[in-house]
Amino acid sequence: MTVAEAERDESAGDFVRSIVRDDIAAGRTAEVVTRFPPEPNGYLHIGHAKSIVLNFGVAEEFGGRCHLRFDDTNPVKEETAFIDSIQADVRWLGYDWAEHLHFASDHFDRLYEWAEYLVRQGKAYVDDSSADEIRAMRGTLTEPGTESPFRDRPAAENLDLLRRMRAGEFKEGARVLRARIDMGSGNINLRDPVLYRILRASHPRTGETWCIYPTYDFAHGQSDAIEGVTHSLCTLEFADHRPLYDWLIDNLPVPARPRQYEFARLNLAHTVLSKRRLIRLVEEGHVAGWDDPRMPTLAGLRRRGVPPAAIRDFARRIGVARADNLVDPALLDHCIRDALNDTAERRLAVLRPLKVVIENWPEGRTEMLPARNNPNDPGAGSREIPFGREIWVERDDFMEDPPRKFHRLAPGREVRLRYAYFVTCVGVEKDADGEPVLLRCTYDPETRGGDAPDGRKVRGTVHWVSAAHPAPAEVRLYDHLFSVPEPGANGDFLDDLNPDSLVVLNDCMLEPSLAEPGDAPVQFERQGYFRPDPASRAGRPVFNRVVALRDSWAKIRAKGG
RNA sequence: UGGGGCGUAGCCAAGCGGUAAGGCAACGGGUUUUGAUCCCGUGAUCCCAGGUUCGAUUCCUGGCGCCCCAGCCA
Repeated sequence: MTVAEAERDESAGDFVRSIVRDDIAAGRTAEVVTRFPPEPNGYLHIGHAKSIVLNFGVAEEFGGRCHLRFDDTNPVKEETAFIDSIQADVRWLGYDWAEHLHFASDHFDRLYEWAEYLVRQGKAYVDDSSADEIRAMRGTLTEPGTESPFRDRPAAENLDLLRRMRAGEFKEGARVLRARIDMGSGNINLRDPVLYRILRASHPRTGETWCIYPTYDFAHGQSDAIEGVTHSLCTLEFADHRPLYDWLIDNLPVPARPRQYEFARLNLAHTVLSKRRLIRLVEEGHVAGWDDPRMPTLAGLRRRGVPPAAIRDFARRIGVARADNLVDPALLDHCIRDALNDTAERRLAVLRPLKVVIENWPEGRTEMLPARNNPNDPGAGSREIPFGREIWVERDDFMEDPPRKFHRLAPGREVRLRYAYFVTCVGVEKDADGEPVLLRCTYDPETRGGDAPDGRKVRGTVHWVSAAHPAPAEVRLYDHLFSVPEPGANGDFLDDLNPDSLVVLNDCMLEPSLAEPGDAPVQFERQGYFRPDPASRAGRPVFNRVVALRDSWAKIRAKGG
């Protein structure tokens, strides 16, 4: 964590932190212990990042610890591959759980003992009803449920049945263990919730050891208690489960008294974060995979080139509260630019090339011109880039008949070529469609490096690449995956896919230093931050646009300026 | 005539009875060999209506609106 990040944390004052602070002040908590509890059945996304940053952040700020605990209670959905990818993602985000890697399945023995305990106390019973029958007896949101005919089974019979469930005597779905709470409760979670079910599935960690598995409700709070978690932070949809969480803690001989607190999950405009929808995007081929740079997954963000520090910063800036929210992705973009502005080296790259011939430049002559790697950071040093008679400039930097506020190339206008010379456009050649294909310019030899000795100013500076030193590349430009803020608000979310979320440019020209790029994101001056994609091949780099630079000219143009 | 949660500027979000922080966005302006960065400036009476109080975004009452819950998912 950087100093700036630490300072921000120092002043952070969300409701979770104020609860923790109060608990410490009142002596209720000696050491703060939190946990990030993913189910290993999918990839982590930026919504999980909010939870990770919160849990690890709170622990760090208060000198406690944060566990990584997998809630692996449903072997039919969970896979080892996700256990690995999730750990990699959390590490990449910048967090370390030290020796506290836990699994709910580590606690299966103890959980089972506690199930028997509840049975002996008359607080749980084995129900022979089918799933359909249980559903029917649960009642509705407005009507109370009805008690199961098996609800008053003697404890001894329940115990025998539970043991036989565990021993594998019954087929899947034949019986369940239920808590004996209150079928008339307005809170459906208290209408005798299922604690254990029979699942004939091989578990990624325990293999064939078990054929009964605890539900989330029975596993989560008890795992918290076993691990000494003090503050169990989860999202709002679990608020209804808190009475059950507390009931179990109250009725079991657990070694500690964890407390659950809920906060609002992150919603990001112009994207989707639900597991179900993300799966559809991947499986139906709307994106190239879980790590498609347009995906809000950590894998996707990583591949796009988003620095983990930017995600941490974003997670802190959105805050933690209990109100539903829909965060503007412009905030994430800002955090990314903010992180990259300080660190990314600058380079010149032409995305949509337009050839320029400098008519008064001698044929065959090449000059090496110094260029700063980061004008905002003198320590970043400089490099030399070749300049010659033929160069490429950006197609958008030329207009034959420009509006007054256009500060770039146009017939008769003089501009500065970044780090090179002033040039004046003296002619245009166009193709049959009237599209410019070549600009004829003259340069002023007195302006080497970009300053005129006579003090004259030019309004615009444009980037360029020497045509005699080509480093061709493919560049992929990304935009929001969905064209509307709330995909699916009016029908199928797939109807809202943005058809222009990916634009592939095949004829880009990079300055020679980019022919074999490193791994770090760089800024293509005046355009944005870009990072090499794993699809790069020798002699043919592929760059992903991480985020575009702010573009006030685009705004002026959009307003008809 | 179920239970739970939430409503402060376009978007997040502080505020905990004393007269509305901050960030993003937007819009002005300055600096600038990136129309970038950086720097300055501009916006709310707090869902509504009553009430308590010298004073309410903060307390009370009543409305209105939005979200979550009827998996042997998490």
